[in-house]
Amino acid sequence: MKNTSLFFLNELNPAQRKAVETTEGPVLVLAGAGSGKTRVLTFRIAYLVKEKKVPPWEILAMTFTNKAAGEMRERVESLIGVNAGLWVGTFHSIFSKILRWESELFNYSPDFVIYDTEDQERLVKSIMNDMGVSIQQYPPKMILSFISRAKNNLISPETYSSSAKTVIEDIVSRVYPEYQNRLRSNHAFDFDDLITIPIHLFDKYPDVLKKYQSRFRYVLVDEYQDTNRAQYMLIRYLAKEHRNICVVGDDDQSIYRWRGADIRNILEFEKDFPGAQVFRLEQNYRSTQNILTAAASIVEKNKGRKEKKLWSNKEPGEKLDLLEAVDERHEAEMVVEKIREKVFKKKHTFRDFAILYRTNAQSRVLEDSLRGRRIPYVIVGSVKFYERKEIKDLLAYLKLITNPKDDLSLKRIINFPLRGIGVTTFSRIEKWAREKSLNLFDAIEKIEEIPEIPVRSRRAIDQFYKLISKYIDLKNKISLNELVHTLVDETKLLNIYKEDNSIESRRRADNIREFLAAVNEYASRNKEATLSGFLEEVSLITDVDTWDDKKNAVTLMTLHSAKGLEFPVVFITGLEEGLFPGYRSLESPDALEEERRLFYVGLTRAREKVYLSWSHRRSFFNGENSRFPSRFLEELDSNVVKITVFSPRKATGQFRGIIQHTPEEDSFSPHPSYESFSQEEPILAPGLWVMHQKYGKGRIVNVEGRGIKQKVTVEFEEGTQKKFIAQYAKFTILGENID
DNA sequence: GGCAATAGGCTTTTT
DNA sequence: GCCTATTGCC
Repeated sequence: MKNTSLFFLNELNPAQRKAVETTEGPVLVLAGAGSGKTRVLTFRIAYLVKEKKVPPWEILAMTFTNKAAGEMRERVESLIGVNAGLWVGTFHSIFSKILRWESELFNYSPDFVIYDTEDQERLVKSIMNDMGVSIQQYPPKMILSFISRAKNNLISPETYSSSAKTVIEDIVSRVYPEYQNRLRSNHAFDFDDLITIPIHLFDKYPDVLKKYQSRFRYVLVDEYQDTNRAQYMLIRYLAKEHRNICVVGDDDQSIYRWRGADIRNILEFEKDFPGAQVFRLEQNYRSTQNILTAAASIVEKNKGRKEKKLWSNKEPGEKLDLLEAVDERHEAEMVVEKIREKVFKKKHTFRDFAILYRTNAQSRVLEDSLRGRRIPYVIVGSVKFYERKEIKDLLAYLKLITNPKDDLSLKRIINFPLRGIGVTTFSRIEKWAREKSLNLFDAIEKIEEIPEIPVRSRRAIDQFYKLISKYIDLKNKISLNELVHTLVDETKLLNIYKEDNSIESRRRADNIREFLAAVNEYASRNKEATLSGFLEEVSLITDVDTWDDKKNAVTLMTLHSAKGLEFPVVFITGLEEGLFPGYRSLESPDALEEERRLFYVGLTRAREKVYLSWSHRRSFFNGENSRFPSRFLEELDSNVVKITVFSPRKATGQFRGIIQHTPEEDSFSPHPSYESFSQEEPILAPGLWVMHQKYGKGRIVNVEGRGIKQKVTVEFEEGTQKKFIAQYAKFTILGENID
């Protein structure tokens, strides 16, 4: 040990230590799940500062979530001392700061606002309306996803229009430029801009790029497998000069391909950065052997991954339990029962459990069961706090006050709370503003000049203008806290919900109070709290960030949100074909591989125990249907899974539809446990009589395909033939002969 | 312009 | 089945 202050190096294994000590040149750390990735990152930063005497402000570390950034900062600071001036944050928060400093270069106010997905959709919608494009025929969401994809691939509006081929691309090519124009005139950025605008900036101003290149001599990127093309470009730019780039990731945990994450970034790192050193962290410190075996048996099925073998010197531990439920209520009850059991035995406390699911919609039933048993729980995600209507209304006021050019926010609140400014009046203002190329706020200042506005409305608009102006003036004179509180009082944003006594209104009032508390908290945390600083934080926050892991409660969240976390006991629910893997991925091998990685991520969150569950029936918004167990259950190494025998709570209700286990086309042998099932369940074959909910009695005349894609043709008594997808068809099997 | 009734979308994952 | 946005009526 050269230096006593570097005691922490002794806590590392040889591979980790190499990854920490190789500070110069490009480094790729392939860090398997639970292999001490965060530890390597934090120690590496500490090592740079303590041993290599690198000033902390020359180190840039980028993470995926604010929570990860916060934890990293905390851990590094405990090693090297607080307030060191480190650059740690998400891509979006780091570059939004940089954009604020450089805002002059692109004629933006440093107080620009950030639009979230809902804002983006509103904007696209209003553009389409103005252009006379049918939003029924072309959902704004879809148009937006095209625009977003283009942006992330760094395709400009001009380039886009020259390559547009299909009808939809043609529409996008017209909407996209106008969308960018309006963002610009509103002094707003969307999430994609926070990454792509810096790239354009660096392209255009080499000296600006130079400035940041020399400022950030060491660049570290966490969760590298989830970076997209644009983020990759940004990293490349920053690292071009000094080449001290260290990326840490695990291709097996890449689960954001759908959002543009480009797995090539990790698979081709060595090609992109010649001379890169690669370190593999393969010792897992988190999970028991059985959990690792199970996880490996899943991810092994994927092609196109970097070969690696996770190992652990932990004991085998318990096998995974597979719970089989009649319906989703039953599934939830089984999960809750397991938790009660474990807590009762005093082996665990509530915070040791995580219940994971593929889609947020699955949380409801679980919540009901937990509430029913008085088990404390916290739910991450679902209806996001900062996306609630009442919060977004209040935010729109605050956004307009920081940035009066934000037309979208103005539009949202000009008549909320109701002040008698209707659509007709508003569209007249809009039209006039467009003719004069003014922002709406500047237009309503001159409300007297706008024709055809009734006196009543004129007065209301004038009052609204004065209200906002007053707060624009106040924002630098009084504290953030005072500002927001006074605003909420004056606009009655809280009172309108207080007056009404419905559950809904009470919830909204509570949310606004919670928001006020958040402002308070922000103000006490930041000495120089500003409105735009607060808004930025709010815009870039995610629900995992606000998740309180200290609270003694069971955690519910999606598999995606669980990435990077760990729990002693993990439940993975809804393991059914069409749900997990999701129905949208069934057709595409690539998407299926991503689902498999998602399952892998879920499994490797657990330290000691994993419960898997699936249900024979599940209701969706359009009714109820029968389910097949997920193919992932078949793929699991059966030596490490224990089956909890199917035990209906009460007398088994009649199954509608078909319950049958058919192995997929490939020749995997069915999991032994299902055999008991397949014997019970009738196999569909021509000649069988069925009773359909809607069409009555009929006879199967043809069966095509197998498994979940199976289609059945049925001839009904009136002689009509109908073709069904077996898994969704609502009929019961009557048998071969009926009397 | 305001309100109640109705239609229509949603259930993949999020910075 | 739930939530929001739109529509139609006052």
